[in-house]
Amino acid sequence: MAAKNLKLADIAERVGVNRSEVSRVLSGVRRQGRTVSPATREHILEVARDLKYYPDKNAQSLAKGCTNTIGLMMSMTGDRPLTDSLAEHNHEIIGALAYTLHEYGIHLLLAQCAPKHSGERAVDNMVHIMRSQLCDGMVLSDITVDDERPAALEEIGLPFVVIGSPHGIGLPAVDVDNVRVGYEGVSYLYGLGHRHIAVYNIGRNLISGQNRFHGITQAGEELGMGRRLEYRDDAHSQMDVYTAVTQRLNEPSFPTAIFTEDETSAFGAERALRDAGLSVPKDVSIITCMNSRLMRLIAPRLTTINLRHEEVASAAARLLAGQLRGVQIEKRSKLFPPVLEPARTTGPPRKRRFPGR
Amino acid sequence: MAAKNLKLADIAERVGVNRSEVSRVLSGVRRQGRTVSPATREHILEVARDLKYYPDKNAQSLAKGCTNTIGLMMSMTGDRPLTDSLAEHNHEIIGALAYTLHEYGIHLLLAQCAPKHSGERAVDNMVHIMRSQLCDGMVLSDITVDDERPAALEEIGLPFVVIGSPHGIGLPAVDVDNVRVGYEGVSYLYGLGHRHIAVYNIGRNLISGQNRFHGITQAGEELGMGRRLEYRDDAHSQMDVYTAVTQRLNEPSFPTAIFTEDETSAFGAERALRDAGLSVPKDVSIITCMNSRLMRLIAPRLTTINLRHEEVASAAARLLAGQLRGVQIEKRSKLFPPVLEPARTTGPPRKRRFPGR
DNA sequence: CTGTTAGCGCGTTCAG
DNA sequence: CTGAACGCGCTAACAG
Repeated sequence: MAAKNLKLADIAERVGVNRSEVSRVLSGVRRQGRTVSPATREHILEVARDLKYYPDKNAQSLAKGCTNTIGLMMSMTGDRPLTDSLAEHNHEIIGALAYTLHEYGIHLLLAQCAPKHSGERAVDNMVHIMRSQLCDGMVLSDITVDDERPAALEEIGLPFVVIGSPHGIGLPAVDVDNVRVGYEGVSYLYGLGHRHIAVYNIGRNLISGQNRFHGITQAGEELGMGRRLEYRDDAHSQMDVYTAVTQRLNEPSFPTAIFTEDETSAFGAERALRDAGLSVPKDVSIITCMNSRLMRLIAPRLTTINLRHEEVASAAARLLAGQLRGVQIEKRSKLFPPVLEPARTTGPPRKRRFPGR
Repeated sequence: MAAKNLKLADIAERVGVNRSEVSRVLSGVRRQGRTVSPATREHILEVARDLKYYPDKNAQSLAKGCTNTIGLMMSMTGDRPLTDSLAEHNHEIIGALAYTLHEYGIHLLLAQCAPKHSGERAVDNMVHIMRSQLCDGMVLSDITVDDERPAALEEIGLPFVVIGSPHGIGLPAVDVDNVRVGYEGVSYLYGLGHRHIAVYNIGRNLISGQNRFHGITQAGEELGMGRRLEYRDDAHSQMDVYTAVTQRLNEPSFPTAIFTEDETSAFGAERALRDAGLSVPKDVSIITCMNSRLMRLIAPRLTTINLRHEEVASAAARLLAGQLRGVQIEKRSKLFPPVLEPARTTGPPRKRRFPGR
């Protein structure tokens, strides 16, 4: 079994040249002047192909000082970032990253830095990974307001790109424009005629949450909504939102529209409304951010704001890959405008207040 | 910037000992007899901690011959395995794998082997990855009936575990028992009183699909359902199933229950029924396999068969990690019984045939 | 155009 | 218990 992998020397011996010659042919960046004679070149390539030679990546990495791998580091807050249903968007990011990096021949490593034992700090694990030459660059997602990772990466000098709007000058970041997400969500509803809106936003500990908050409040101010724009960012699960909406229903003058952070929340809200005998969008409109592509398949009727996760992740991959390849990137950051996709959970508000209550 | 990483020699010099001594203390497996004096040991540990030394993983891998990384290799058939909505379960697998491997201090590498250019073969890319010393072991998912990967891995001698029921003797495999999935889906409906069932299964090119097929037909035979058990495995997307069910509705004697491969298909079927004026489960019952945990959040009313993706992936990780750590594993394979979770899309069949048609 | 030589940073013998 | 020396497989600088 375990057929011994052959090495550079083996094929060099076979061809009758020196190892360096083989190395030059197989992995050498063609420098100016430095060439190998076509004859031996062909011979080497042929033998390498025949013998099915595969260079040892570890040896290459050690010698070259780079690993041809980039790491994805997700949230450090949840202890199960990938199995946490709140982080569903990470799956889209992983998929698009892997796919795009593959085009560059770069591998994707999932960097887990959650503490294993109590007393262990996530930051330490993170620095450990970054210092261990495991990857040439990092993609950071789920960036929080007080995130320590960018600073650590800059100190170490490891290239990185943040998925999440830039919160410092010059940080390479790619994301959907979350300020616009917030702004457009509110103003779309306003445009439909809604003058009383409830927003259930993601936490402002996240950069994205903070940006959406800015967009939301900005829209509220420009449109003069005042206290008729109700804002919360403490309800995130389906259940939380269900409860929050149900409670709100017991208070007077319920808003005519709801703006949620993701599909799950939207369903929580819709269910609370339905359980209270209200219908969507006749009594209350619902708009939500699109967190999961999968959701669109089963809920095509939801009016959503497309967060373009895949495009964002692809762009992040390209940015980082370009940087590693030495391509000078002009724009270190890129913001995608969100795309509002109207469907059947939004409509004009009811003329009269709904009965009872 | 880019603080130069320190190496073994640096801290050896600082302490005033030889590099080997440091190596022994920091990464040495404590052999019998071979010890380092407690004094220098402490000193070394202290200095290493103070200076924040992190060993170079590439050098370690090269010297030791193992990388402390395992690779996940998904389907080779789709060119975008991770962004393909049909492969949603892969996300659950990734999450659970990353989490469980992290407990062992093992990293997860996403191995992409889809061909980049036409003329490139996925198998070649796969062998390339396996031969390049990128990882110590592999997890294979989306195993097809004629999959070439297990054989290739065995030839190379790389440890691996298959997520998917074993299709050869002795292949290390972990999965939900798909035969039982098929069997229980049908017999549960039968138990409710259904004597005419339509099944929309995953393709039989997949091992899992083949196994489910066996379970389905076995149940059909045991229960004497004959041609009243209608089987198809050519409709997989929501649209496909919608179309298939709609067409079937135009033919006489529609089944009283439907058994689908995943939630998306279930929604396709439900929609077709609703569009035809039928209701679930009054007119037709629906049971589906649970492919995505996320779905349960928004569709708690669906009667599902829990495929236990996370447990399966965790077990796969443990199996492989144990093997790499040299622990002798008794059971190379493990099958989880599926868990049927009744909800509100199943019920007894209607007494009379539904009107019209 | 090609061979020689010296690392890359660490693990692991083997003497002492 | 410790130091010296070699090897992991490959790249790169320097001669020729």
